Amino acid sequence: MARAVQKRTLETRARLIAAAEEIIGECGFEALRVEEVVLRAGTAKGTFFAHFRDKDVLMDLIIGARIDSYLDVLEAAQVPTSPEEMVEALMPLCRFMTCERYVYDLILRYSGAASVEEIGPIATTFGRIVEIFAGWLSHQPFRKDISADLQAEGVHAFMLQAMSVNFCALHNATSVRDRLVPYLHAWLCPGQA
Amino acid sequence: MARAVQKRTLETRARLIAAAEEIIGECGFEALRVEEVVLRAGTAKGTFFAHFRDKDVLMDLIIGARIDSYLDVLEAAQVPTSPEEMVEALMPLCRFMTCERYVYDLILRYSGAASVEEIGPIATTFGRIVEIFAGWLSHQPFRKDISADLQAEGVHAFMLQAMSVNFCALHNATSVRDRLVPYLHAWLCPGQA
DNA sequence: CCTTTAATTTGACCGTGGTCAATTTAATAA
DNA sequence: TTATTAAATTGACCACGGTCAAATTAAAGG
Repeated sequence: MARAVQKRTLETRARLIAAAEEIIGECGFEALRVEEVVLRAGTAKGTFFAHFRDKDVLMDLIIGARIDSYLDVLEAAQVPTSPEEMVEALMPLCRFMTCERYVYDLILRYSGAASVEEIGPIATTFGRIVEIFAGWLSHQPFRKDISADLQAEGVHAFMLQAMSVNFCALHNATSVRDRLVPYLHAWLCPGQA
Repeated sequence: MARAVQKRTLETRARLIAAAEEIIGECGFEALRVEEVVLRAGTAKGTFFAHFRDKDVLMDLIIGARIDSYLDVLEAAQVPTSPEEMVEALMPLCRFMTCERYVYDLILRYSGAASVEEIGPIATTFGRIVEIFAGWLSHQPFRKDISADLQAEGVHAFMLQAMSVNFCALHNATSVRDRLVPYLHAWLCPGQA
């Protein structure tokens, strides 16, 4: 029969996560090294991989948690009533997602679940984002010809597009905000100049 | 004064690329190892990195060239006159881009130029894709309220969205084609059920 | 308390991308 | 032809993520 999870296990895991958060706070996400994490956590390298399949899984966890906290704020705030307000509400999340090239790439890579059994934290937040959008749009439908869900998926697609283009040196003179507003206008309010 | 490029250099470079193409043909993109490339090309490992900054730059080159050949076909073909035809025309390119998770991730990562000076092959193809779309849409504008360029950027965003979702185990029951058609209908023909 | 067994931890080791001082090769100058 | 110098090549070496058989620890049974 399977034994209960030991308290020691939870403590080790917590120490590893705390060490990682500490490093990220000091040096950013990209600079995180597994060696440094286990050094600060006071464990062997193998222990890290006994707790997390690979380094990216830990990143998925930490970044997913941060995105979730942004979504908590979005859910608690007032429902936006215009594309401009939507973009304004989304800016903090977009800023975090694009804070490092490494972070954005990892988010994109983990936004789809690798398999049905294991949907990671980031992939879960993507589902949540679209739900939040759909909630907004079902209360205040901009368009009547397509469902709130489809509208929400489109908002999501344009949000990613605006962030992606932001990383392109050719086009990053325009901010994510200024790029996203016309997209959402054209998507949510077609025909209204 | 700078000397001309030696013939030897070009030959070495060609041998490296040919070896890489050979490996990709046999085992796919993800399985490519630099060790194996230099082994087949008959050079030392350092030579590889004297020709390509890193492994991804070579991948950028090879994948960019393949995308370009798909775009050549698109440009030679007839201009599509409906969202369905657009999607149909785009399917070969989408299939290639999503042939391996590794390939799709690399494409996303390289779709924005790292700096103004060095716009890689993949980033260049992304500009070309949007130009082709804009060409289509300026001859046959589906919507009059927004520019062909904006319409083109939207088509691009939805194409990426449809491919990304395809990798998510939760949603990949629907094909890229079936996912993209409603997106483009809603984007290009708003108000027409 | 001791024995057994499952869970956890360990660290030497590996695979692979990438670096760089030293060497070789080829072009130019004398 | 020979000396000089810039370009190209080499391979030992490093960094870092990840593996795994062996050792350790903690819980359950007698």
